[in-house]
Amino acid sequence: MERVAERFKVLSEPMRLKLIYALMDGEKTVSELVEETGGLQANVSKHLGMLLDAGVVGRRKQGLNAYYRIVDESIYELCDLVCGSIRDRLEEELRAFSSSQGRATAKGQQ
Amino acid sequence: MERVAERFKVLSEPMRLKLIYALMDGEKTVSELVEETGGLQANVSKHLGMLLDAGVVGRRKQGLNAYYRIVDESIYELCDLVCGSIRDRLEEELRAFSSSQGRATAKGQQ
DNA sequence: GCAGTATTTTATTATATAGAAATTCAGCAA
DNA sequence: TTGCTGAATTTCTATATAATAAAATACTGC
Repeated sequence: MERVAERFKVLSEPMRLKLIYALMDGEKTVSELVEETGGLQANVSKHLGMLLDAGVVGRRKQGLNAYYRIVDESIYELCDLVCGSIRDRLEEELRAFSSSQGRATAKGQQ
Repeated sequence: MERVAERFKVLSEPMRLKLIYALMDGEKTVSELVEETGGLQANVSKHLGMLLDAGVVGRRKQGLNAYYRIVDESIYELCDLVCGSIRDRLEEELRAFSSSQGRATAKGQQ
């Protein structure tokens, strides 16, 4: 249980999600990720370190650079599922709002 | 992005996961969940409130009791995915450990 | 040794949790 | 109605955790 919670916690930080999304189109260096996300280098490095510990990303060092890439493929499905769930929820809210609007402004509508 | 992070954060707490798992075999009251998880009533109620806000569970009040149930079906898949990912990771570690043991104790093995 | 990348450390701030106490709410009985 | 009881929720406080930003430290290649 602790492990599962830990796993979700790694994904519960916007900056880390940004990094994951940025890595979805291939391997990148820390500098590239710093530029793409707008974070400080130290923080980006720290978040990448956490993702590495969690086994979500892998690292390859070459010359002055560190290249990060996604290694846990389940990330894609996880994000898809959550996005779908959020979409469903918003659609539901929209439907509820619309029908209440309908009642208020054109009360014939059932 | 914030929304996705928020979604994962809801699932990043062991007590909330316990509650979700407890609800997987059907609707239960707060008292039942308190007993099953061993938490304080106030805390269980608070966590259930968060899950309710997040749209993960639903609530039905009847008499003195509040009955909670899972309403976001994607939870099942999410948990399966994470568990699978954790299992993969552990198997990988085990393999790496075993082969290093092999090298150390019976170094003929390549 | 110097310059460019990356990581680690430190301090501050913000957020979230557990636990205790107080409050609300529904049902029941005097 | 009034008060009481059980169930759930909310509020409050202390503690712990985690994020940011800044500074210091490593590592690599020239």
